[in-house]
Amino acid sequence: MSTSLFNDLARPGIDSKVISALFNGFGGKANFSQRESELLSGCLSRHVSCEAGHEFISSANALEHPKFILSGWMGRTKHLADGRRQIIDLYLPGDPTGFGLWIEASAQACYACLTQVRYADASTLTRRVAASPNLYPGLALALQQMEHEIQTRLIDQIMRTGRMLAHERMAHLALELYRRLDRVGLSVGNGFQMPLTQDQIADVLGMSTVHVNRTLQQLRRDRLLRTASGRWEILDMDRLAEMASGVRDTPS
Amino acid sequence: MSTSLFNDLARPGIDSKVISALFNGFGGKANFSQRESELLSGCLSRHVSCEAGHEFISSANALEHPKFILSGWMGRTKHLADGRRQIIDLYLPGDPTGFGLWIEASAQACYACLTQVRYADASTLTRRVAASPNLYPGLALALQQMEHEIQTRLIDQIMRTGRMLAHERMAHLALELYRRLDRVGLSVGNGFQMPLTQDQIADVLGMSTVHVNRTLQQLRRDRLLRTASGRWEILDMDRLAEMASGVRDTPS
DNA sequence: CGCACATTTGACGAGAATCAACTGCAGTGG
DNA sequence: CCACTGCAGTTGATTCTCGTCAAATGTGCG
Repeated sequence: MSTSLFNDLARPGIDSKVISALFNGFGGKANFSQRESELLSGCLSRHVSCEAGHEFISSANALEHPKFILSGWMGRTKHLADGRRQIIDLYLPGDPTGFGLWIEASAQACYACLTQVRYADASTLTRRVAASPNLYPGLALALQQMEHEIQTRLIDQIMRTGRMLAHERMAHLALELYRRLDRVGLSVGNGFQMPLTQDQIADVLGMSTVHVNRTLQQLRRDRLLRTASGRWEILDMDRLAEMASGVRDTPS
Repeated sequence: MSTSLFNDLARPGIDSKVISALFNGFGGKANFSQRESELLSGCLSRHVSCEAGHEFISSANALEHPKFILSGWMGRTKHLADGRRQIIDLYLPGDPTGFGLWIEASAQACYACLTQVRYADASTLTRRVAASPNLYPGLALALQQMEHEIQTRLIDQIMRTGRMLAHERMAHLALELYRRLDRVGLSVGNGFQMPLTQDQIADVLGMSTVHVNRTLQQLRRDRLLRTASGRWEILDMDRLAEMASGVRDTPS
């Protein structure tokens, strides 16, 4: 990793952590050469802002516009005919988004800004790496690892919505978010900033807003989670993990 | 496509359709060169049988053994601590399986034979294509398209388990299976052979066996589906598609 | 036949959705 | 300053979908 490169890019505060994480292989195990760091650096040098609620519609057969998220949260969403919404997958600061090269003709999903978002466009990076992967082996590897991680997250999401109870889903999600944010240095003690509304959480977990609220209350009563002023704090990592693994407790 | 090559491989009956479909790009849009057809042909020349119930456990960090399914159905499964099971994704004849190159250290999922299965090992094909994608552009493309199709299926699965009602899930699954089997020539009229037990369907859709049974009865009563002797027949494609899209009908 | 297995049925209860109202809070403007 | 607005969160009452348990029926097979 070439420290000098991202020092120019890092802004005071949270950004530097995110940018540093990106230079270290998007949370994977890849190492980048000088050439690769330069390509990445050029890509990250221009930031774009986007307000909460904005949606990037994926047109049929179009090449997606891949991005690196620098701050804020995004989500891939899909709707049913009567308006029910499901958030397929969440994208946090430091995550690459929209890197899937082939978009199916069928109505897929769209990317929505769940909060205000700042991102860097990665179209040229994608194109260069795809054109000559031999020149950018580290980036090519990191992108592949990233694709695999997304698949892992989708599988977890299927477990949550398919077979887990409400409080198990919530515990599982809390742990996933904590681990992902911790990896890019955005955890605060045993907690993290949680910008999502209960409505949005409901759309992630496939349940109603009211039930999200009641489930959170239960986790608070059981002293597993503290949720206050846009911040979640995990009070008992072990018991939360046990809950998320699907052990059916004897009711308290 | 070089017809002469797979004629040697095709066995009487259903197999020839599946093998022909594989030579035509795994249901994607890729075209294979002579060299690629030969590699594929070599890969498909040896068939392995595997009884129902057998599971391929994916060991941590191990390279999966990719396969082409020639007959029978497989599924990727994941379990919770107390035994609840979710079938993440189904693999039908003509589908490539286990092609994900990097398996995470964390307990992922395992591949289970849901029926008796015959398959062809694709390890060498995978290795060669990964080593020199320039020699096998068509295969490389087909594999990438295949990865993308799997992601699309996972997204559909999240929609089903996350936001759809029981009868909508069933309708949606029936249509997916019909389309996939039809693509490889395994549809029979408006129907197809359905080897899964109601238990297995329940684990796919994230519901209980009893409820699967009752939901199927409802679809039969509504003259949308006929299910008899291991065969499903779609009686009204349009209404089933409408149901699967999430339109809430006025109750009959 | 008898066995194993899949499907079907009924009764009951648990988990979650729905609807509607109410609270709390920050911002806004009179 | 305070009323007014908008939005997220909270609560209660009710309904509904679906799971659980247990038993019965059906089906293929050695």
